[in-house]
Amino acid sequence: MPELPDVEIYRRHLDRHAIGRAVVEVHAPSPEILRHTSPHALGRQLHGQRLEESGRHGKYLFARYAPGHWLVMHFGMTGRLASVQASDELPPHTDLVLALDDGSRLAYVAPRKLGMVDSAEDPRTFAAEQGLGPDALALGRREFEELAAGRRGGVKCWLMNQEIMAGIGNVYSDETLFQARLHPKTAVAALDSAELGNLFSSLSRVLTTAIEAGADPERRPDDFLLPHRRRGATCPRCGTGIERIQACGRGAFYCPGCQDRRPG
DNA sequence: AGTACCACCTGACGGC
DNA sequence: TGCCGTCAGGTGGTAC
Repeated sequence: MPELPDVEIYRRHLDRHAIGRAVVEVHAPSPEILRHTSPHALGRQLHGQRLEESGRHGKYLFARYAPGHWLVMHFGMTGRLASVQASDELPPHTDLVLALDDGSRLAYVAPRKLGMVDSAEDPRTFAAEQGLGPDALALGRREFEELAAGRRGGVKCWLMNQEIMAGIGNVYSDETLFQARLHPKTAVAALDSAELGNLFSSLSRVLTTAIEAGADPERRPDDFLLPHRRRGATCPRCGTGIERIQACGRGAFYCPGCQDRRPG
């Protein structure tokens, strides 16, 4: 689930439940998720430090615990963040726990262990080293159009390419293309300025709507593709059956009735 | 440059 | 009910 809107919700969770609190204990039962560090080293670095500020770039979440020192979290396909009271049990598959000075514990939970925890000097440097493009939510229309210049491939692949813009995954690329009424394999180069503007406003609306709904699957508007993003469902706009194709190596859902633009 | 495929790891779901 | 194959919201490496 963790694409940009989900990670933004985790960031707000961090702000509400952990920022301003000091770390009193670190427990890393799954060392394999730690990149460039060990449970011991991470514990030594974080112990006694106050979490001071949160940040997000694309699908990466950051927490500053000292000047020039940020904890970095990526959630892979199934990771999430949870807060539990000292008296409560940790969720299954908890891979990293920060015990805080108010008695709560912040749990990084990644059942498939496809995520990772890292450290960085600051989010901007990390994003640059990682080769990430600008955050998809921070883009302006002009910059969005510039990112499309000279691109050869399909629009779904383009939206999901983290080096071009960061934060969009399989689900929200499908949603954006549904809102913009574009077939997933439409060539980026075939879009004129007005169509790119329409795609940009669809993207912005999809991301902000998802965040306002708490990235909660239960609270998605019914005119979104998301509640209907499965085999056998029908389009909320025109009633045509939703289809699934392979695009950019992923299963892409779309409505053949109203997403009619083709490659070329 | 762009896309497909596999690997990583575990859980959920549909068919039999 | 139980077993088994298939698929899954991410990234990185390889191959074409």
